[in-house]
Amino acid sequence: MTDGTLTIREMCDAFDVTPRTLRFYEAKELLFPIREGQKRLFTKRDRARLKLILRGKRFGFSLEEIRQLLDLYDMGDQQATQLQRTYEVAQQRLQDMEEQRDELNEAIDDLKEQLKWGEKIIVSFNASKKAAE
Amino acid sequence: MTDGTLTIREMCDAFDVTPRTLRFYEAKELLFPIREGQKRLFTKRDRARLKLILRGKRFGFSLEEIRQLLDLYDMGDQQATQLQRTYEVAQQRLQDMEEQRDELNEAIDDLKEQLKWGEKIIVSFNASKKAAE
DNA sequence: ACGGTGCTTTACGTTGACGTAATCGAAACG
DNA sequence: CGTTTCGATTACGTCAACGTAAAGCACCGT
Repeated sequence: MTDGTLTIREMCDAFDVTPRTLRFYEAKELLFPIREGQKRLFTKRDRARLKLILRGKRFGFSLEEIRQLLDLYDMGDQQATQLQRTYEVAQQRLQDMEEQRDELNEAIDDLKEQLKWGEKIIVSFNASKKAAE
Repeated sequence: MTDGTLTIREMCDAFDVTPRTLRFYEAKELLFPIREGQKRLFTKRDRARLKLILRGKRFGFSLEEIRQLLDLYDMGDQQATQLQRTYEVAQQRLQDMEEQRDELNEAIDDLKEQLKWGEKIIVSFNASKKAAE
């Protein structure tokens, strides 16, 4: 209890995820909870990793990408080359996201254009409908 | 040939989709090619619909949503109420897209922030590496 | 002793939009 | 007349990220 480890439920409550998700992440080698008998105990390290995982998801990384990033992260200061690559991967991802955002913006503008048209049609239609009454 | 219909391959070339996709869309009742014997012949109407389908996809509509929109579109000027609903659906979608864009922007800013950090680490790391040589 | 609760594992189900054979029919070419 | 070449149908496979049973320990209080 006082050893700083959390049960699966405590983790779920703390991070607002389901037990299934945590087991899934363990199966995918994103988390490595220790075992006390049958039960999983999530260490401080697991919490740090989960935090990064959830942040990664918000960034739109896939779990596989996240795993790779975490692995590099773990190798840590061992080799700067790796860190450099991590940086490059993240920057690539940033570029992708910005492209995606730009496309989305185009689509939004496009759709807005369509809506202006639709509006005209509705207005004129309602007008002719009123006239017919 | 001169009747304005296209074979499946001509359609594929014209719109850059696979035969599978066109058959899939037919199965999902998005397209209604006529049959000459066994073969599908895509009419002008099918081309117009496919164009709208692909545009809809760019907007991020699901095929199901697109189908409903096309159906309403087909009912056409029959009832303005429907048109109104189409309009509302599209507007809802627009709102969703803008929210999505905003989230994406947040994530981008966030990631940029992280990258600034990462940069610092790399720089200082390379510095200490250089110093060690 | 027993029901309830929490945890475990194993494994199949889900969703969307197709991809990928496998097998078959018909038409066109040489 | 044989053989590539399209096209058709049917149906199983794929990918991501879990959801959802099903079935079984282990402990807890009563």
